[in-house]
Amino acid sequence: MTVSKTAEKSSEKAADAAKGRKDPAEPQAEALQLGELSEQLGYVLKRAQLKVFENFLRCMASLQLTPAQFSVLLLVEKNPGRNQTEIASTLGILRPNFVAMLDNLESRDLCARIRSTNDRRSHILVLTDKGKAVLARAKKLVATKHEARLNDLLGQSNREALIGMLAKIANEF
Amino acid sequence: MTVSKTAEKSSEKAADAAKGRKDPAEPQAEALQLGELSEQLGYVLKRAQLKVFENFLRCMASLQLTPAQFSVLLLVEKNPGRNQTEIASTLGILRPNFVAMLDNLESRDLCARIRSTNDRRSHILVLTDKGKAVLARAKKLVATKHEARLNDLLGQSNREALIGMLAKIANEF
DNA sequence: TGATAATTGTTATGGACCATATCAAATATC
DNA sequence: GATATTTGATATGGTCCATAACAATTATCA
Repeated sequence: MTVSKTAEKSSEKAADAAKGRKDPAEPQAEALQLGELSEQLGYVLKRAQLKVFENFLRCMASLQLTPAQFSVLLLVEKNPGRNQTEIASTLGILRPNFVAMLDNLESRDLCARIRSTNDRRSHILVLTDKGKAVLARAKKLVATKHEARLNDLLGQSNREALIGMLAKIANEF
Repeated sequence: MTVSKTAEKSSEKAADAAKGRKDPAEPQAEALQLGELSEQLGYVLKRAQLKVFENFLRCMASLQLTPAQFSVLLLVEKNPGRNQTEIASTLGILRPNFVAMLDNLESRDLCARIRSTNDRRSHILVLTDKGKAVLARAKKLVATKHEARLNDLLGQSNREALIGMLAKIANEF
């Protein structure tokens, strides 16, 4: 079920083959049969996820935000006053790995760690003014260039159904 | 949008919170608000993918096959006589990374590399008898323990719709 | 034909992400 | 007040992904 992240070099040929074109010049080996693979949940799920992340990164190139960073900013904005452990764990990020991530966001002045006065072990996370501004722009880019693409592709109701089913799988599978 | 692979330690608490239970003993900080995150395609897609792969690995524990390895065996079975480059590229695996993967499968006597007589640079890939037998058992496990779970969760028609939409995203996004 | 370019499998290597163990400081527990 | 737990952090190893480079072989073409 593995799929790499690289844009495949053979994409043009694959596209031609998919559309039934034939290059009369080159003999050109026939395309492989995917067979049952195209019905495998994990396979198609992984391929879709890679494509979506790839598109996300393109849409956010101007803001230099990865999906992971975007999710952190969103969650910190929605939950002010929480510490690193709480934010990390609800995103499924392990605390040790969250440190470098925050170092990055903090060095770019998008968020800040504040020593809690209640519990001086904790670092309360907040968005800086720049962080709020960047997140606002990020939301618009995601909505107009990224999520909108799903509507174009599937239609509004199918899009909602898809998100719902994926959420169900994420929570109950 | 990041989600780690570890089964979260807080899963019991999260489950309790989701069902509205309250532990009267501990004060217990309130659960965080996911907010717009739960509507983000990438976020829900990634979480679903991790859950599905996790379940896949559990189902295949007796055969010790990863999703990637399963996909290779499936594709080699469906496309006999193809070389490493062809198999790897249609799975989106880069040739250098495919070498160790094949070393593994070959050391377990699941598949074999055969020097092509037409082009002595190429290694033709074939399944061994053991490889065919293992793949047959793997298919049954996947069908009964893995894919069947989707039907239980979503129903037959929704399951087909989901696969179709994911394939569309994978191909056209 | 023979020189040059391209392809195949491979190795080496670095980056990104994920997971575990461990630590000091602070807090909780008893 | 002694012990255990929690928080952020560091170190470290594993896996996966990506690029460069190489020898052997084949294709190209002057």
